Amino acid sequence: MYPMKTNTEQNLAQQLLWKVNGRTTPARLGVLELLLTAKTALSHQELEQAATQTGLVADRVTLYRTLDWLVEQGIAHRISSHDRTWRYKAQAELASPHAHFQCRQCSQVFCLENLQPALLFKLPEGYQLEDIELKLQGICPTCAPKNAT
Amino acid sequence: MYPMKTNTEQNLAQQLLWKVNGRTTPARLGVLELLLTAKTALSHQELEQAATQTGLVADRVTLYRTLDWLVEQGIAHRISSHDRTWRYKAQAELASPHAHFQCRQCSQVFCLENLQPALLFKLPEGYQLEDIELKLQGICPTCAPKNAT
DNA sequence: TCTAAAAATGCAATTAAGTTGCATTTAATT
DNA sequence: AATTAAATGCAACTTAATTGCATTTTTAGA
Repeated sequence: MYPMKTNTEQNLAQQLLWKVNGRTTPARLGVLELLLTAKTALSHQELEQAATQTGLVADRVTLYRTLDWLVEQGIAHRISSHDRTWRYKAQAELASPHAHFQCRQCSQVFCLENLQPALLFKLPEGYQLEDIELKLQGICPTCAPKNAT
Repeated sequence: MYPMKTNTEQNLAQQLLWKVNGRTTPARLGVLELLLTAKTALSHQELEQAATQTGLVADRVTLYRTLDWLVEQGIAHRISSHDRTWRYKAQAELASPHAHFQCRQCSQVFCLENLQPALLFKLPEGYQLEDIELKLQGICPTCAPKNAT
């Protein structure tokens, strides 16, 4: 058994909550842990399934509010999926901006943390830039081979 | 009176429909004309209001289907708004990729046609890129002065 | 020009994401 | 342990978007 990783992630979640002076609740700890360990960004549905099965959250609304709060605090970030829902992810370091890749086939969203949208363009006069959202779309490595047959 | 511009836009709409071998219907012509003349990308709501008032479309569903079709044909393009709805816009030349700017305050979406997301990064192994979505967020020129007081 | 077939439209009903208000419970502080 | 502000649970609601089907319209061919 390797409970080590789980413990680490849990500690990390706890540390992040402390860092933003947020109350430690089972819902927040659990959801944040899910967002930290997941390989891809998770949809509300996926999170709900995971969180209600394990008894972390009893209600959809709580999950919505927890996620909103995590994003607000800068602990998690959310990406707009092409099916007009959101997907959520968290990293060890507090949300540094990076690009995302969404697969047209499986709809998974991958964080491309090495791909930081650089400011190599000039905005027209008068626009005040606050945030950049760079989303790439195509086929992910898992789906690509299947197509090639 | 200058009906000239309207005529031009109408002709352009018709020409675009022909170009993709699409049937010419009042709904398509009218909606496309709206999307061509608008300064910013239009929400479904804004379009619905405009299109039903002028009698172009009698039903929301038709508008949904018309917009889907226009996007499918590459005549119009849609941008995901931060309120998890879509906004639509059309250009004279068939949808060349460009960046968008959405104002945090008024929610308007502007097409930055001169700002083409260049491929100056390298995707991780295995990802097949098909589309780039570059969305900037902040305050637009119209809203900026109001804040400054 | 008239007609047939395919495509587009309108209408009613439904799905699904997300929100709001309020009563109850819980985490942190004393 | 008691207090209090914040978080949770529950029920009801809002709104965007979709589906199925009957009707109408466009287009192409006789």
